[in-house]
Amino acid sequence: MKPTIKDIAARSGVSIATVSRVLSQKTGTYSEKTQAKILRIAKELGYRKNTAAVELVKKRSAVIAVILNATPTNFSTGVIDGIQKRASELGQGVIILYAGNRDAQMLHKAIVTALERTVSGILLTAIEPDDADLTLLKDSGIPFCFVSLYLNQPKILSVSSNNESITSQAVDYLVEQGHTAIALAGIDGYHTGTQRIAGYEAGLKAHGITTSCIKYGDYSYESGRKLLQEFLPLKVTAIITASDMIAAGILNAAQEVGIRVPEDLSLVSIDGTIICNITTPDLTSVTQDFYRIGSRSVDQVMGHDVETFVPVKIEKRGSVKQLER
Amino acid sequence: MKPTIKDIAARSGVSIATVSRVLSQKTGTYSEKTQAKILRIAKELGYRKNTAAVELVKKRSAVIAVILNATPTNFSTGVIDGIQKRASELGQGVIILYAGNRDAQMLHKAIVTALERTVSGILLTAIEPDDADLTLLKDSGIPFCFVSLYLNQPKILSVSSNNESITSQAVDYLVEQGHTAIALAGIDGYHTGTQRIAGYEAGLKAHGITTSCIKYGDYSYESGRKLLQEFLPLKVTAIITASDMIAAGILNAAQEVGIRVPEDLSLVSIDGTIICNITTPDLTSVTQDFYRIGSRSVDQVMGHDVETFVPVKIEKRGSVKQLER
DNA sequence: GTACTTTACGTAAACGTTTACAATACCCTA
DNA sequence: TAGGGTATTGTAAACGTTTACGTAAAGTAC
Repeated sequence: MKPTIKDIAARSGVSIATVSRVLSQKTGTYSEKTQAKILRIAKELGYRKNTAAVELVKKRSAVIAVILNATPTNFSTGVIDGIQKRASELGQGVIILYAGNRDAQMLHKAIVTALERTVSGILLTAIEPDDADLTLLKDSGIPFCFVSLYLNQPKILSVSSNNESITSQAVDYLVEQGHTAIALAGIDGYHTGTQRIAGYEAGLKAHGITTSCIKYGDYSYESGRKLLQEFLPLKVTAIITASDMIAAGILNAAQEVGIRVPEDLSLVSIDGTIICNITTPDLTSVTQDFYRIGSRSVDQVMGHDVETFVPVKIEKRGSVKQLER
Repeated sequence: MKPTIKDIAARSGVSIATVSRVLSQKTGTYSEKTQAKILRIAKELGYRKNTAAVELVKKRSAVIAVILNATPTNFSTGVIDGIQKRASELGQGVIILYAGNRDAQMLHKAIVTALERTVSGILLTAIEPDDADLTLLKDSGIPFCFVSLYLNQPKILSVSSNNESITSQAVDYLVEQGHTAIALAGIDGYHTGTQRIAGYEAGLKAHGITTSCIKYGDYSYESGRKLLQEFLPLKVTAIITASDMIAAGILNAAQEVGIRVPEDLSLVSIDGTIICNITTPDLTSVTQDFYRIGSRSVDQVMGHDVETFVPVKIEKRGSVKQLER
């Protein structure tokens, strides 16, 4: 049988209260001598705290729940690293709940699990809940924060890159390089996609460009490959892609049909993960600071007031050609 | 205040025992009428079960803990998908504990967290614990299983590919294609690496090849790039790489110095993730079935006796050249 | 010595469930 | 009607902690 504080108390001749105080380090309430004795006996017995009992009496667990989508893009390790790091600085554990791929049922289950565990905060990364789940979260009294998704609703916490800024910066850069026939590819039809479209169109407008070209997709490599087909009859000179994976798909499919990047087609991808280095040529990207997004989201959900938008930067690699005017 | 079964009991005029029975679906112990009433009231009150209380009295939580390394390789989504799917079939929740990158302290913390939560099983993916942690696990009485790592110790559960088979198959294939100067690159110095070396050397020996060439690394893209430098003075015609990322690194660094793949150098990578499609040329790989590794590991840890080794297969893509003899 | 303060510890209630056991209600049969 | 069974519900203990409150012991000051 697993030893409890009762066993330790019996063995050391003190009450369970004292054992508890020592074990949970309520310093100043016990003598060094008893501390030493209890710690020794606890070790001897191989004692482990029962988290369930602790959480039951404390009514809140020192744990942040991260609900994660199985996105075909791979930004998540950066985000998680950031979350993990900051959470452990704040004395919080982290549990990750997996919500499949836009699977409403799994998502709901994950949210309920988090609520039933009365975690101290919920982080939803790249997740768009339906209204029912959103009210569920709101009514729970547990703070939650969207990560890498900006809902643009009052009083809803969120940490992400500024999607409008991402695409408008990409447009600015491409225009600077002489491009005017610029497409946006692989975007989703939800909040993120909508915001990126807004930034894209604002960017074009600012430069007096009137023709836009938008293709939807799902952030995956395969999606990128398919999208290239749609671009074949079009005469764009540059494409901004919704993810590195989309860019990689377009790039490879293009090369297969003899379109050279960047000579015949320029590509600016959004994300800036290691994928950008793996392709040939390397992908110029609007790079997001996923680590910082993760760490700031922990601050948000723990009630520290920090920035909602984390800055992005353009990293020039090899997939954009400077056009002569 | 969050409602409890007590509140429901009070409102519906039954005892908490009955409420509990309805809510935990002890079918046959309550009437349909009370069930309906209790369910309705529970919904009205926005009741949520308190997991801590449940776990406390049940002494075991219906949760599998997955302890995860931040490997520079990206096989984990496949593994996790498999784990998640199978776990939910078996009515188990999944929590993921992140152990950083070969960070003994974080790993220890993760293991302790899992034990303190008295989970029903612990899955260690791509993790090699030190002796202290291993005894900790053994003494805990909680079943644990290594995933994607084979320790080759009696009575230790494990699900992985057969590392010896991976490299020997790779050697077989390369020899078949006419190669005899075959290197192994990016391997680690621990169990996985050792096993792959064994398979590699056995493979060479089986074909009467006496010269071997082994370079160590850490599975990352950068590590692959560095490794290429070491191969420059050597005259190997083919390299088996420890991961797709290593292969990508070697490939790109090679192309930068004018070595063409596969014309001048053939590459067989281990893993077979999407990375193999992203590089130019595509990487021929020994592909692991990560999804199945994940799902089988759940079976293992839940006490079902399943295979330890999950088969791999060679997928021929574009990075191996057939040599004339 | 008393009176007071501080330190260290003990007692017992509380957290929200589950479940063994006991009790009641109901139905059926003879 | 009694007797027996079954279906449904209630009572109360248990799970392993934390912590408010009380108390004993030890120290301090006069």
